[in-house]
Amino acid sequence: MKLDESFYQRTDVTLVARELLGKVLVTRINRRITSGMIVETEAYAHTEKGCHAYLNRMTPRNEVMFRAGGHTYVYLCYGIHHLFNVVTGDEGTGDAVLIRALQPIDGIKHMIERTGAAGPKRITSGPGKLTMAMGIDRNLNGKFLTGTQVWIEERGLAVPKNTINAGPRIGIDYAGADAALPWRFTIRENEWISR
DNA sequence: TAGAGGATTGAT
DNA sequence: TCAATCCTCTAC
Repeated sequence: MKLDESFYQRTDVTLVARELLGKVLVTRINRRITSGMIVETEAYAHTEKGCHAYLNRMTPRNEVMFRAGGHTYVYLCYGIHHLFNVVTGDEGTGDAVLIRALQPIDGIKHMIERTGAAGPKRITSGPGKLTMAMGIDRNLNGKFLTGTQVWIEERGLAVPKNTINAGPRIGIDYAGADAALPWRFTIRENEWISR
């Protein structure tokens, strides 16, 4: 069953990031369904330097971060990789959760075809890789997660609290002290998380 | 309008 | 450790 807007529109972005673990991200693109369980996330709040919306800075790129929770925020990183985020909080907030890794479930055949990988192993174990496998690009930027192209489901996959690890986020050294915030969440010992 | 740099990845 | 690769933002 699809998560509705009330799940995303809570004020604590780190809580949403934690609770997204074990949920299932689904895309339906050109009639092809692919899905995977979320096993790694990172929280980004407008109050800290790692976030594109720090100091409420709004640009054409991050404009959708300020929309109501439940929108998607997809952007191109390093000119090569699309990164997929879920906007959280009320309209005007500027918080989001980066989806960093999935455990493939449905449409693995399509994922292999899209990525040119030899097999499913580590095919979605990183933020740039999972978007390629799921067929996500900037055409999906600004979509709402209750729509028909991309959404997140609750499938009753249990993730006990004591199996969740929290640590510093990846690749944001420029954020100074905020880079040390333990806002990266992973399912412990899951083989599908990023390096 | 030019220049610098990035929420990554895979090969060396 | 380093290059690929191009869009975005800032400064002039």
